[in-house]
Amino acid sequence: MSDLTRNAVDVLPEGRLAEQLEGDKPLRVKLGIDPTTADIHLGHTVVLEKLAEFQRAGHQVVLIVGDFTAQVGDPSGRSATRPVPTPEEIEANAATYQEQAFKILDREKTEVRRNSEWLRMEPEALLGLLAQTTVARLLERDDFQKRMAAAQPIAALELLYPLLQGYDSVAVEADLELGGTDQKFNLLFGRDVQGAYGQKPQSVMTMPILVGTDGVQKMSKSLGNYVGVTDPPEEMFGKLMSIPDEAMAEYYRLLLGSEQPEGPPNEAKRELGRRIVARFHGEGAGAAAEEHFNRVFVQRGVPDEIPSWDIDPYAGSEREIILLPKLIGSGFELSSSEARRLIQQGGVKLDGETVASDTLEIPRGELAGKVLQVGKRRFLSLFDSAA
RNA sequence: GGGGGAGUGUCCGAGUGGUUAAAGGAGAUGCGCUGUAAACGCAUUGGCUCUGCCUACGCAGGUUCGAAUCCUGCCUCCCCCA
Repeated sequence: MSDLTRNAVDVLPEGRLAEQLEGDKPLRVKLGIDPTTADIHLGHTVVLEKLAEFQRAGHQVVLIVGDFTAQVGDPSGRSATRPVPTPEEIEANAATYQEQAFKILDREKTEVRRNSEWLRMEPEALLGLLAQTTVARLLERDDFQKRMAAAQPIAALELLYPLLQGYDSVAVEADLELGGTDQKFNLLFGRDVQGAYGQKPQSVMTMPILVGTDGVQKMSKSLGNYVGVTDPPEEMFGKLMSIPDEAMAEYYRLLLGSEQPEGPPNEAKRELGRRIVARFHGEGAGAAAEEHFNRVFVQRGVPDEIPSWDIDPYAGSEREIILLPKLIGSGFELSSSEARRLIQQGGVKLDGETVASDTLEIPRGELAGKVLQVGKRRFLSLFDSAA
């Protein structure tokens, strides 16, 4: 029992979960995720891991893919109305979400539901749902209070969100719902909705929000400070090494369920990276990713697998000269101007040799077979398809 | 329905007829330092066939030698009143 509440911020109402767990029948534990972006990141996994704990303890996990609520937009933690994804995006995301969630949950034991099943309801039924609450009640939430104070808009649609999420709980008869701390209002609101439909209100448990790799803002894809669970091992390790030291203890606690080990921060961070990579890519992947990291970033070497790039299309009119900014621009998805600046700033290397700042053209014979490097971490292996 | 206000570069945000590719900040990127941490320093940050050219301040026109700055219409958004 004590294990199941580890790391939780709120477990409400007080004492209720303990009572529920004393019963002998497994609880129906609900988690809803709206497929608004394509990938699950480590921030999501904090709650998913908690869900998995319940699953291992023999409870029935219900994963709700919010394909309907994604069209509404969860106002949680938002200072502005969320852009709504298209149905196609939602559909695509829903598929990858489930796949990724099963890196953590046991597929066989998980009940997966889409909330469009029950939320695509008759207008009368929707009115019945709306009749269960008041505007004042819906506006209570902190997000809205802040927005109103700042004279920021609140979409009418957003107002409906808690009702819909609450109805999910009714539909699956949840005994307990998990979520991030930013979900507290929605989770608690679900209790009211269940009550209105004659069900016993669920317990709610909130988990901390993981800070992103910048160490400041919450981990989020749109902020670009996330580590995706499907990131390649090297990238995952690299991103984890780049988190601020201050964020490390939290990563240990929330992602690995342990304390940060004593010793030099650098060592602790490497261990963090190894363990997390190993979790998502299998034993051995962690150590391999670290080796890659050592070679490329510590020893400033070259990774063993780098994409190759054909220099032929960038030859000048005489076909003996390569226009370097063009080549770099295309190869690394930069504009020629950006590439030009990088050269000027000494950020471009060929086989480890910094390219002189005034170099704009290079004889093509001097390029094939060499490694072109931009900045510290971007590489291309050049070849000449016309040679 | 009435009244008021706003739309500027990745974001925030100056600028209200003339060195304005557009202040300042953030972010990002490069170099240095380094543990791909933090902190710090320097630099860059529209595009291109680059001593020049093109595009740019919601959209479309107009006034002017000259406009992001003035006028007209349109679009979008916000606030207040009802």
